[in-house]
Amino acid sequence: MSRDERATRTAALEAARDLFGAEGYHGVGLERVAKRAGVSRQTIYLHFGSKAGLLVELARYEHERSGIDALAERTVWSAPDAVAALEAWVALFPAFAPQVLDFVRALDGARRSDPDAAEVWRDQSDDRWQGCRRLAEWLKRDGVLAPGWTIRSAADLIWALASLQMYDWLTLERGWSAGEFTRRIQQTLRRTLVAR
Amino acid sequence: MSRDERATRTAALEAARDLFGAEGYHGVGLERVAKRAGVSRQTIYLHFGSKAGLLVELARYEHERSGIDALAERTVWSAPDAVAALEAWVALFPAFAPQVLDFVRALDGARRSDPDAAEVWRDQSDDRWQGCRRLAEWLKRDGVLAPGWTIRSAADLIWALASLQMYDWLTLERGWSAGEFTRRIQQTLRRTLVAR
DNA sequence: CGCCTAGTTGACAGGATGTAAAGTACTCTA
DNA sequence: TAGAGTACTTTACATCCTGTCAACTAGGCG
Repeated sequence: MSRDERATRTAALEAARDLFGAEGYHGVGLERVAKRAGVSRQTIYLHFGSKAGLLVELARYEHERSGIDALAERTVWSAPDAVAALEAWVALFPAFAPQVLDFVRALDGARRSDPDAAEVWRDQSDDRWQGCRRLAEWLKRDGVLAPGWTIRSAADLIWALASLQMYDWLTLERGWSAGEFTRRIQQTLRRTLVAR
Repeated sequence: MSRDERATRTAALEAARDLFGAEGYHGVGLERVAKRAGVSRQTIYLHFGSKAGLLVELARYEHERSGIDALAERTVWSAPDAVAALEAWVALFPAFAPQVLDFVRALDGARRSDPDAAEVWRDQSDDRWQGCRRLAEWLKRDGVLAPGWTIRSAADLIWALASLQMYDWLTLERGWSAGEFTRRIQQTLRRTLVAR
């Protein structure tokens, strides 16, 4: 892949990110995405095959760009114990949400009627669940998992509470600050999943 | 409104409910909705003005049909104390989710790029929040609201945890049973919001 | 009979996705 | 330096969807 080709690709992805994020996947056509990227509509078809293909590539691009995996490695998986790791996991969301939240909302809107978008959503969702399961296993191993909770159900609860959607609702729809989200969700998970 | 007119309207709403629910708002055109309702596409425009108008009316229709308000009156607001009311509130979701979940998913998908859908979503969301605030006030009045939680923040947490989206994720995506959802979310809210 | 209403049919404009073909501009290489 | 390949553009077209318009039909009612 030449430098030009890569630049075109990147320009298309960033234009799509901006427009999908601002107006939703169904709210903007490829003509406008192409114009913003300084490229013809057909170039997008050459690179991504379809509008849905563009969305799929965009999901990968945004995930990588967010640096979330590296950040988790430094904070969550280097934590001294399971409870500290769980709290670091919750703190992850405010750290990278601003960069990806608009796009995630667009993907969430698209997946209802687009099989490709649904598959990407599921992949990313499963990845995140693996992290949650690892945390739940750690809690169990440390002997602090509250009675009544299995590794699977604890992972599910972490997965549901420490999620971008949850962050979206509580901060943007209900006006919580990033700090409030972190503190209150940490407390909720600690009180529910950590044995006293 | 004549009997025929009402029958046409109802047929259109039920066709839309089935198709939007199965394939998403953007996944099906009005031609198919009209055909399933046994009516012409133009009749839908006469009755609802636009595809979004149909969705808006459908939201009202489904809300009424679910009987959720009457059920809440009988169970939540007749509970003996605030904690029992909170638990009844959580138990509300499995009771009426099956009837409306598909449609709610369609509305959630549509609101990203449709201002009308977004407004209906916001209205229903606000209504539900009022119920949550009433619960939080009751907890406070009973003197059992955990320290660190205001009425507003407690209402927000209930609103986020006891929601159709949460029920959707945990049951359909993570395989929880209705009973598991009720029990675990009740426990989570009780341990977090109720002072010991 | 004439009027009103609900609904149908057909046509059309505008915009979207997706495909195809021909042309341009640039680079690399024999 | 001529030729081939690559990346991209332009134009055109098929198809689908939303939304509007106008003309028509059928039934109920004074």
